[in-house]
Amino acid sequence: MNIGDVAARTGLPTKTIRYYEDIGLITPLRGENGYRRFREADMHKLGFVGRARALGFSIEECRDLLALYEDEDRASADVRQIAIGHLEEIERKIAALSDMRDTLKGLVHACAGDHRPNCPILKELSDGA
Amino acid sequence: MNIGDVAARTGLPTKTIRYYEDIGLITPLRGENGYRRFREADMHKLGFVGRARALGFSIEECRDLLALYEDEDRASADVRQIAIGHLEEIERKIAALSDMRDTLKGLVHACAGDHRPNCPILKELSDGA
DNA sequence: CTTGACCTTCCAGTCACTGGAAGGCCTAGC
DNA sequence: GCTAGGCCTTCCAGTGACTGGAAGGTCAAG
Repeated sequence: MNIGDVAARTGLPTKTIRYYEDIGLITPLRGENGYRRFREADMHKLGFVGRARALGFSIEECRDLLALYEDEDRASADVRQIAIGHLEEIERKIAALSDMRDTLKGLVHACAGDHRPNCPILKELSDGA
Repeated sequence: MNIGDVAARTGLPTKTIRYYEDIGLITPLRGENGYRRFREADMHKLGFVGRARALGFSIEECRDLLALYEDEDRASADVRQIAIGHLEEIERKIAALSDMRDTLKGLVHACAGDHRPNCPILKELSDGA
């Protein structure tokens, strides 16, 4: 299969697929014309990485997860540990964003939003009071 | 004031302050020795940007907010609009992260996390079922 | 006069792509 | 056989917002 078909089937852009080859996540074969030739196993890996990325795992985490997937002697504890670490990272991000949201909401609420210059949002940014 | 003092007072790294000059957020004076010389107004701008960044505003949004701050004839509606746009962006991010968190939590919960290879996390990434 | 803490510029790297240019390949229709 | 256009290839550069590091100038204390 050529890269265009793989892109259509996995939903990943061709650019991204080439990038994943560059960084060694996949190693498709090459035809005589130099075109990449993808096997089912390549497709499967791409799907795996796509789903892991959609869950927010970093590329390096994806690499580790793939390695564990292919290791028949893995301990599920190792997989779980990666997931827990990522989960904690997500919780931290949500907490930080929630703080921003709350502050912003208060400021937006306090701002008249009319033609006059007076603005509590700018005041807060200016003072930090 | 030299950059080191400004860094200590604003809490911003010197690297970041130089970067903000590079991209035109501030324009400190220069002494005869070539050192940057920061006025109170520069400090104030840096504080402003630092707080805006802490609320998650992008550099370009910070630039716009600064411009509005310095425009005596601004309409607070313009400031409010930037804040609302940013607020919506934050809400979107929180929603996306919350989805990831929920899915991940379910998977982590379902995974035994022991020495055995069987793992619902890997299964989900593999199947996408 | 030296030491060490400051300051300067410039270049490269981060992360995960994304865009674009320049050129080769392949298939369909004439 | 020829052309059109739709694939494919590589390589280089840019994104955002810094961050690290090297090479070198400046300044104050001892």
